[in-house]
Amino acid sequence: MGTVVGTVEDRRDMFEGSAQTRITPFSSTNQIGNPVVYKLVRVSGDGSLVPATDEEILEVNETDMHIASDACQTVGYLATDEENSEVNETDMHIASDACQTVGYLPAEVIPSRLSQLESSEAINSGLLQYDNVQPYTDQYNEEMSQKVEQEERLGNVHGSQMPSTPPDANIQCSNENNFFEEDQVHHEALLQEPIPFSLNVQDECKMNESDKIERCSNAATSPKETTLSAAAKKPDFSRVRGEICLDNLPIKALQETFRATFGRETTVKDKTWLKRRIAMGLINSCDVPTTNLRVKDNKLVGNQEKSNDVTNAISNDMGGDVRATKVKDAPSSTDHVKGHSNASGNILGGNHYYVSDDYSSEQRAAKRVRKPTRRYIEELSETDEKQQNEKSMIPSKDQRLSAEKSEVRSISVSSGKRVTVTRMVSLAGSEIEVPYVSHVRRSRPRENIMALMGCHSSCLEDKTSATESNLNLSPSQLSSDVVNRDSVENSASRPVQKEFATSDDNNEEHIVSEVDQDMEPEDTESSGNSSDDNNNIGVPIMQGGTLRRKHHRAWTLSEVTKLVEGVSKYGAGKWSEIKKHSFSSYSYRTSVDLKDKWRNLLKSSFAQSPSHSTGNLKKHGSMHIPTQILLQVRELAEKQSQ
DNA sequence: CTTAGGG
DNA sequence: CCCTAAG
Repeated sequence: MGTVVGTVEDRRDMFEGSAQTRITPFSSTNQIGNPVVYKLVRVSGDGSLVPATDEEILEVNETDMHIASDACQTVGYLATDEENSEVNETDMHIASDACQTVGYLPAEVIPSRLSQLESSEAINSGLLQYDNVQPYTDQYNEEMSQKVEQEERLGNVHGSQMPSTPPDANIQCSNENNFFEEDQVHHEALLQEPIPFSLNVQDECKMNESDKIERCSNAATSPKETTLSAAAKKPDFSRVRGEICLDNLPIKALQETFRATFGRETTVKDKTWLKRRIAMGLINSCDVPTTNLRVKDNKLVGNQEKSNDVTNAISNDMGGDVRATKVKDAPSSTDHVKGHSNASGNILGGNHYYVSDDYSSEQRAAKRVRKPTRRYIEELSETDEKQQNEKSMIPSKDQRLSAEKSEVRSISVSSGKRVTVTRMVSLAGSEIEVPYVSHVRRSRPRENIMALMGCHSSCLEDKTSATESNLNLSPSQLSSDVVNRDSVENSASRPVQKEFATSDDNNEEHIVSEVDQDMEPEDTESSGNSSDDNNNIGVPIMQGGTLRRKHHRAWTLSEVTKLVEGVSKYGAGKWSEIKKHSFSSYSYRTSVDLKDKWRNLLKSSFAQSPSHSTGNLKKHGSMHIPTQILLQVRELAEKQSQ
């Protein structure tokens, strides 16, 4: 999990509640260069701050923090005495724009019994943000003012939350990149981003701390830096002040400021937007190193949706302790960590900025968002994976039966990294290392991969499959099956298969010698009574480096017959049923295969019948399906359709 | 995991 | 056949 680092400011005086967990901004001036870091602590009954336990942190990580604030330096949270809340997922909604002050809802406000709904209502009503916070705001503000002044003297103009963070830190903050990439797009939306809550907060702050404001505005004599510092000093009014101060600046100056702040040029000419950006830039700091992740998230909408909800401060799940923490990206990030990182990134990094983006609303509009294809995701991760060594991303779940797929996936990822993936194959007690690829999909790698792998891999692969087939297939079974089949079915299908097999063998011999021997029996037999779905018939073979064929297993007449039979019995669409009953012996035919075959049968049957029942003579290779069967198929089809 | 469809 | 999206 992320490392939680930071110092805790002594603000115990601010809290009068019972045990609480809160996040304190990291404000040590010693650790320059560190982005804002929060430490999770609990305020115990006596007011002392107790470092959060791992357990608590974990809980926090599972918590959804929602920050609706515009320049949210404020962390709102609820705390109750109920440590062991049944609610694992807590949504924290932070609607305050103001102060580094941590808004909180005293335990008293939320009876432990209070339902989530009620809690959220309470929050929505603003209890959380104001009524409770106010009592100590004055005190706090004074404190802050002093602090700010100190900091100012020290020359720490920048970090509001992180006085210790040098300008550079801000500039390098990854959010920023993301922000700007979409500047144009979001521009308008941002302008229209009136966040009710924030506004309220601002007003509130103004009213309550007018004296402070005055101070600030006074301080903000110099256009740029001063303004910034003012904003930085007081998270509370950062935005307000920022706007006020920046208001006087011409667009050009704003742009310059922007550049100075972010180290990036901007063409935006919108004052408001610029001001916001600048303010944000100064206020927000995050170390979400993975740009791609964020992009991904945006695409995935998931986060945005959340953010959106937050913005509207709609539903708040409050239960027991709410804890939040910022997680720094750990190098070895798993999916989990990744997710959390993102979450924190959103929170602290300013993803909430998108909150009211109209841009994303379009995507959200559709109830069912069109999710990016896996391939797309993979591509993304491949592109950016540079930062992460995640390869353990594949859930254990995938690892077993759907091994094919998971393997494929991992391959693609790893291939992007140019990492050679191998796996151990046990062979007669000893283990041999073979390219990971070899077992992909019915012992067949993807076409492109094959191409990349070249002859060598193919050899290995073949070897592997041969090995497996050896282990799995028993000659006796095969032969018996063959006999059975021959008697039952027409001779037509057989020749075709044999043909393929033979040619394959011949070609293969040039490439690999030992494989053939192993395969030989199977080719001859090729009937699928094998317990495994590795059938050599379908084994891809490289011919001059080109993929000649996919694992293809021609449908025999008997199979077709069984299929038709099965359909008539169980009905089309009950492929799994049919497979279970009629194809129990053909392990290589999956329900999908059946479905596909049926589809083809329908196609051919309807295509053919109108004209002639004569020729099932399709162009070549394809099996000649007896007219009778086709008729049967048609009947069934019609029957089914009704 | 199973289906339905597109490729 | 393969690959995916949806249930």
